Amino acid sequence: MKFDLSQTEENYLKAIHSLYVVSNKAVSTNKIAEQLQTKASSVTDMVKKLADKDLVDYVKYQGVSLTVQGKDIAVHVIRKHRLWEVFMVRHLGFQWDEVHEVAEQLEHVRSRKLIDRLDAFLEFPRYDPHGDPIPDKDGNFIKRNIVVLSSLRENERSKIVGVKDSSSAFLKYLDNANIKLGAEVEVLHKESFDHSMLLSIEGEKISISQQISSNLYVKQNN
Amino acid sequence: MKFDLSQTEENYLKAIHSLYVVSNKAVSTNKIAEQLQTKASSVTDMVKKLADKDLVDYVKYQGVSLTVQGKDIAVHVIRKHRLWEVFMVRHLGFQWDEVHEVAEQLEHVRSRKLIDRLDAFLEFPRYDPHGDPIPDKDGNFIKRNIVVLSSLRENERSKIVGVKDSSSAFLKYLDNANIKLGAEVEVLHKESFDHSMLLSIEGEKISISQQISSNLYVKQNN
DNA sequence: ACAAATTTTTAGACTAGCCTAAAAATAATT
DNA sequence: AATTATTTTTAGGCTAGTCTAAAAATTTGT
Repeated sequence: MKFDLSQTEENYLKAIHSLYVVSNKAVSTNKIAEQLQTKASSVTDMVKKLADKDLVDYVKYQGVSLTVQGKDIAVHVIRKHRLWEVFMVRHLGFQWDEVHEVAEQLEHVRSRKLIDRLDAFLEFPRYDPHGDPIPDKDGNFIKRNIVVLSSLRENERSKIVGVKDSSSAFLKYLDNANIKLGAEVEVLHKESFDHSMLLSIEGEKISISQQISSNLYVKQNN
Repeated sequence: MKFDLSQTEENYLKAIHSLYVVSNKAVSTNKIAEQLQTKASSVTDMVKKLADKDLVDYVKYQGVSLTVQGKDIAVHVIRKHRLWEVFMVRHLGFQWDEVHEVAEQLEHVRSRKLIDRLDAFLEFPRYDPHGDPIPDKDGNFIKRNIVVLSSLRENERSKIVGVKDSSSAFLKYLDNANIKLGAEVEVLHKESFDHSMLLSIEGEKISISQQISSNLYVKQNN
């Protein structure tokens, strides 16, 4: 069965997906409302509609999860979002902190052919400008063994591979602090008082707050 | 004053614009309804709303025309539509008959920067794949001296520069008949009975119905 | 010029998506 | 285990955009 979902419906599926992958359990109405900047009562309404369409499993008071079909759609929207981001940065000269909002619009353009051709035009990129993996046309993700930088212990070494928060403010902070995707990082010291970290990034020493270190994804060496 | 119009509102402005440029007088509710595949009563409602926003001039029972502001918006939407079409044909390998529907979606993506960068990426194209001129960032069109092929007289020569109907069916017909933009055409004979025309296109002889000749734009030689 | 045909507008109703306020269910605390 | 606090759902209402059916205005035809 082929659906034509509204942008709103797609946004709900995307939100449920992204909340599910971090908690790995049924997502609460409140969390969805928070994510989408709306009210829990609106979420209840929409979730019922999505359940009628077999895109989510929903048990009253027990939270929501995506069906296989719902997940397919969510992943496809994510694919579109990330491919457009690559296009904007690589070919239109956008900065990595400028692309998210526009991609939020472009991700809802419906044309299988368009997005598969765009994918080919970009030569099948595997990551977007924020280090997030791009699903292929069948919805397959690259599974990465990544952790947040804040979870590393002293003297451990790693490489920065992505950001959790894609807000313009955070990305600009990273630019200013000269923290780039791909940079090698060593944890020199962890401050137990405020959980700030002293790092060595590509030879340079820098101290970052937990707020920052918990929003940076890294891949540990070895 | 800056507006954020809905896609529906933008589509109404576009429809009014395109009907206005052919008739050069206030557009009737019925015509708009026909163009947008909706009902006249819906058009009345929307037109009132657009008038409240000073995007159209509207006098009950007397039709609608665009204000300067309304025209600016309509033209900007057309600009986006045509630039995306160029992108799809030039870089994504689409055929000219495949791009219209997708462009109908892309034209509503709101980002001044995106479209100006796309324009630059495409090296400021002046015409879209159907021969329609692309407004520049200030909304300036190239004004062309064009007429429909059906208006030519016997023995007159001209060049095909555009299509009036951008439907996939019509464009496929042209492809099959080997009628291309830029082709030189001579009217060999006009049949007064059914208004069909015998043409010589790039040396080849072909007969076309009035249905066809009235949907082809040409620029006369000299 | 005036009746008939057509076009346009109004009135009232529907759906999608959102809201607030109150009720119901679940979770936490003692 | 009972009370309190929190979360979730229900009930009812709002706006944007659409529709049908009926009323009003305009145009057409003789």
